[in-house]
Amino acid sequence: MADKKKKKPQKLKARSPRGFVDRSAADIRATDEMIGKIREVYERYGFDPVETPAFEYTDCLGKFLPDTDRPNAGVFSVQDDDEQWMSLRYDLTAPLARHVAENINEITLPYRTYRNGWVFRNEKPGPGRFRQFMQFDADTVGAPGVQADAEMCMMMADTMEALGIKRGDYVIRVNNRKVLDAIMASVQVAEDDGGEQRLAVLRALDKFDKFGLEGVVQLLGTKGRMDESGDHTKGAGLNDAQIMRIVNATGWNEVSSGSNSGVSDGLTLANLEKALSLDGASIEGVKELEAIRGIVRAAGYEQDRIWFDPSVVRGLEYYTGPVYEAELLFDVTNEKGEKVQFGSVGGGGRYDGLVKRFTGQDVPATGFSIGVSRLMTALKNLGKLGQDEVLAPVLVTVMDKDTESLGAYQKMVQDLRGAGIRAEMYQGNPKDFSKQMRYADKRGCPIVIIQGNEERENSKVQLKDMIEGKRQAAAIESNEEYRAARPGQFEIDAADLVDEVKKLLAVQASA
RNA sequence: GCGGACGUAGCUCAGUUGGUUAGAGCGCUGGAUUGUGGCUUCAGAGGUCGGUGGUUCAAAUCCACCCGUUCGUACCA
Repeated sequence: MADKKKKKPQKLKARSPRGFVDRSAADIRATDEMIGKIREVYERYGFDPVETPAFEYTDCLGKFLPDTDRPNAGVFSVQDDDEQWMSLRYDLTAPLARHVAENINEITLPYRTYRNGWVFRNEKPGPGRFRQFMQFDADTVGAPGVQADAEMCMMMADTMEALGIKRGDYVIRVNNRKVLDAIMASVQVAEDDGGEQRLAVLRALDKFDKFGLEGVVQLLGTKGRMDESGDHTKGAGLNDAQIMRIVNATGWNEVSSGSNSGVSDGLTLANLEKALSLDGASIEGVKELEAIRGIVRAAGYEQDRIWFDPSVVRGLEYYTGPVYEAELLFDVTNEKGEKVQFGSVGGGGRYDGLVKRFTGQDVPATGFSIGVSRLMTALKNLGKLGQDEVLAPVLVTVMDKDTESLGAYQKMVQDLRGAGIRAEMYQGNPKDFSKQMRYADKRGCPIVIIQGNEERENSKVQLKDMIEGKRQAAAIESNEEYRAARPGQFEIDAADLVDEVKKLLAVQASA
């Protein structure tokens, strides 16, 4: 190894933490555009914004009390001066419950509210999955009836369409935790194992979309399922009779039944009701779903938009009633052109116990969350975003560097800005003029303004149409000729600058 | 977490059975061009070969572990 290399000072490596990403101008504009459209829908439904901070005391967030061994499992946690544990929020629902409980005396129920913000999860990131991402939530707090859940489903559907996702390209799938509980009661899932079998069954049912009936049956049974890398997932340990009953209740034994099939979801519900009645299980959950179905159908939302599907599970933690999720039905491809299984881009449900933890009194609530970052990835690949790209500014170049000239350039820029035109003066080292042109080219500036002393003496400026210039330049071969030709450039009276720029921008826009 | 693949310049990649000073294209900087993007041409900068340890006379190349990326799976409030 050469001495030269050894002596070289070690440079600090610039890197961002795993799962955290910088956002480009295009991403920020696309996100803003989406947020605006979502907000419009929520406002129209009569929801008001509220904001809570990124940090909460850990015990207020729920189950993730950091134990001393792994204080950061799942959530990012830090200890405050007074040794209290604080965590970055991992969703917007738990903080809302805290906000409502803390202000329960001032808040008029039912409280209809929305908010968007960054949430954080300390887990393995993947493509389209980050450790910091944005959610946009809407909730109705203090609403016990299923009509509130029905409204949430309709609002989700409206939001999808407001974002430019066509009817038929998405579906809101609806289920009820009470239905799942009844199914499990009817097959007598073990209750003395700390809920382990119950959770395993729920997880298995949730996989219907991914692995189909065969995979779910494997996961419900004792053998479990082997994936293509040879990894084995333990089964829930149900016997064949139990599995048969579940399959009967969900209707999955019928050909082309279940999610995304052509069968009527009304039949799915009727089948569920019949099967659960026969087994002597509660049909309260099915009745609720039937009520929701009646409401949304009456409001004109058919099953191409809102669909009842017993394989929807959602979170295992706090949902108590109806649950729903928004799913994209079209193929999404990534940058490499590969198909990506996109699945759910948002979801929610009824959480009647979340506020009660603080207040002791029943405060039933329902709400949903849209994964903005995730949905944006899909929309971007679909070409539904960033189509009206922001036009780069008009560039006023710097020929002369004396204060008087600089003032004159700045005046031009301000005149353009005053007329609502994006404009800037070249702020790099103005020594090399061709560098200014290269800058304008790379930025995509539509027009360049040039005024040297020749023009100034005659109260003129040069206007250069960068788009037309590029077109004309293609025919020129020698550099001398190219420079002499000054393609796309013409002289105007300095007094007409704003009008001429406006005129040229209009011409470019219509081309 | 488990299993597989991958990691060489800013980017895309080449680098033979282990063998001298690790290369190309694009991009970047500067010149040809003291008032014009593109083309052309000349020159230049840029590398802990992901990291650490090992085998060897010799490692980008072989081995082990770690880190990162990625695919599947698990978990997902």
